[in-house]
Amino acid sequence: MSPYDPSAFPPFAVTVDLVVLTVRRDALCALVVRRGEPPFQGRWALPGGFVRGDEDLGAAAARELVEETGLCVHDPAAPPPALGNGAHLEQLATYGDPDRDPRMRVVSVAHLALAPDLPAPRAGGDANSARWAPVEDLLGQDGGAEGEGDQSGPLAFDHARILADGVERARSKIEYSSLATAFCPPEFTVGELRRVYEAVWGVALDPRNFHRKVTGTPGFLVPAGGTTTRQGGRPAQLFRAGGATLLNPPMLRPEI
Amino acid sequence: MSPYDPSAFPPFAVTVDLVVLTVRRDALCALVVRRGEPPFQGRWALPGGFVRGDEDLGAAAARELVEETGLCVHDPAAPPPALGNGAHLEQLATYGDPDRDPRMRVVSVAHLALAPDLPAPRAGGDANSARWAPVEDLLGQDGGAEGEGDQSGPLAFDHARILADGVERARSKIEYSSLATAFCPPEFTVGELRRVYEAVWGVALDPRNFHRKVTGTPGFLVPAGGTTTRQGGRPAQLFRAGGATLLNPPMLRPEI
DNA sequence: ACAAAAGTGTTGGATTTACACCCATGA
DNA sequence: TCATGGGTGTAAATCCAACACTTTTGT
Repeated sequence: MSPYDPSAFPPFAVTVDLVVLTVRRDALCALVVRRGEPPFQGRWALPGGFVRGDEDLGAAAARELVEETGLCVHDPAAPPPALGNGAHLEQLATYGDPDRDPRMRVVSVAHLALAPDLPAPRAGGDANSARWAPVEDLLGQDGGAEGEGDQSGPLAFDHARILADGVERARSKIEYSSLATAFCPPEFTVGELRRVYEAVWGVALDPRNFHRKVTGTPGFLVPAGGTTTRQGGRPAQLFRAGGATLLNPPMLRPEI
Repeated sequence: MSPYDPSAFPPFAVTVDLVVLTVRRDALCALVVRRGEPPFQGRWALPGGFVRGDEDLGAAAARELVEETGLCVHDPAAPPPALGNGAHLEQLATYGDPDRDPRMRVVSVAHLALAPDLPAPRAGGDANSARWAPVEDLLGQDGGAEGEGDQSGPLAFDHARILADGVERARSKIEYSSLATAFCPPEFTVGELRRVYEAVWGVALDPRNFHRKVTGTPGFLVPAGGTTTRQGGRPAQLFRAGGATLLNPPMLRPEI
């Protein structure tokens, strides 16, 4: 058969699923929504939805992100690093196991979004509730969601794997790119940025060496002018994300 | 509308496209096939085809790879690093611009394969010919394919962008992983591995420091026992790829 | 003997780490 | 005054680039 015979290809549904990460109370958290209908009714899932007939994949992801969080992406069509106070959004990977959705053949193009700490998420679409959950709770050895009075079980579909892939991507990307600033408000201190690294990597970093490193990496941070004492202690300089997207030299994640 | 109403989603065709890279005559080359039918008839394109109705994405990519090159992937379902003399295959990215195929809405899940230098490619499927072309020629500033008496123009569809993404991925992944060995035969010398790095990065590396670095990185190479003089000069030890997939410390790509 | 490629040794400079120490604020 | 986080200085350990030099083959 000719591979381009229009009658010869099986039809697929194509969706986008979102791994939206933020740092709240020194923990890496992901946005999850509760499913209101079968399958997996009552279980937590990643936000997502169908790609429309005339819509690009990145545009569909940006649309879902706005619907779920109100977050704007600065330029959905532009290359990855969206700067400023909008979220960062990039394609993560595509999941297409024939059995991943029991109803039909669905291929999901997962996207990764990094956002600063937000007010409460707003539920939308078919979800009857939404919340930020620590990824540690969602990805426990036995599939997560236990231990806080939440009996809803592990994430729906193959979303635990998608979330794990997104978390791993975020962990490695903040090593060699300036993406960690996407977790910060428009103006932030070196200490706040350090706490982002510590939360995402789950390690403790030396504040003195971190400060030297991050202020010495060209293009990573630019002084915003003021200071703040919102963390207590001596006032800290405020910075904004600089123009650099690739860090040279990279931040070094401690071994083990 | 409910996003899960089965009648509410638009149908898509889903394909896999392959960026198959190898190193031939000290140049990074990609496998391209000539299109036998419109659109883009007569132009070079990446190999690829439709995903079958009951087939996983990785399985479809592995199937196309065998059809086009005869290369086997050691375990299509296993995580990325396939060792030994088979090819490495991993998902690259998904391309779904509504206008990328003039006939219908096609979402293509591109995969990246790295292979050792092979005999002549064998044409298959709808391609009436196939060849290895230096990526430099395929990705010239004006879209490539000129300069060697080939008037077929730039790559079909958005394949130039897919190829560029695949090359960029390969260039960065050999930095921090042992993937460069996927370009080598089962047994190879340090010099042959160095020429892989030089071809992929397009730089010259110091043979002495490279040797020390690569033999000193734990798990990268294991001695295979023999020696060879196939490169001339003093006999060189033969090595096999070691078990390590992540290199620590990474190989350093020279700046600019 | 010579060319060519494989390896080893050494050295100076850069980077990283660990930690002593000082600074500026709120309570 | 003390606790708290912000920031600088410095010395030891480590890593890396550059290159002199030796080894082992083919011609």
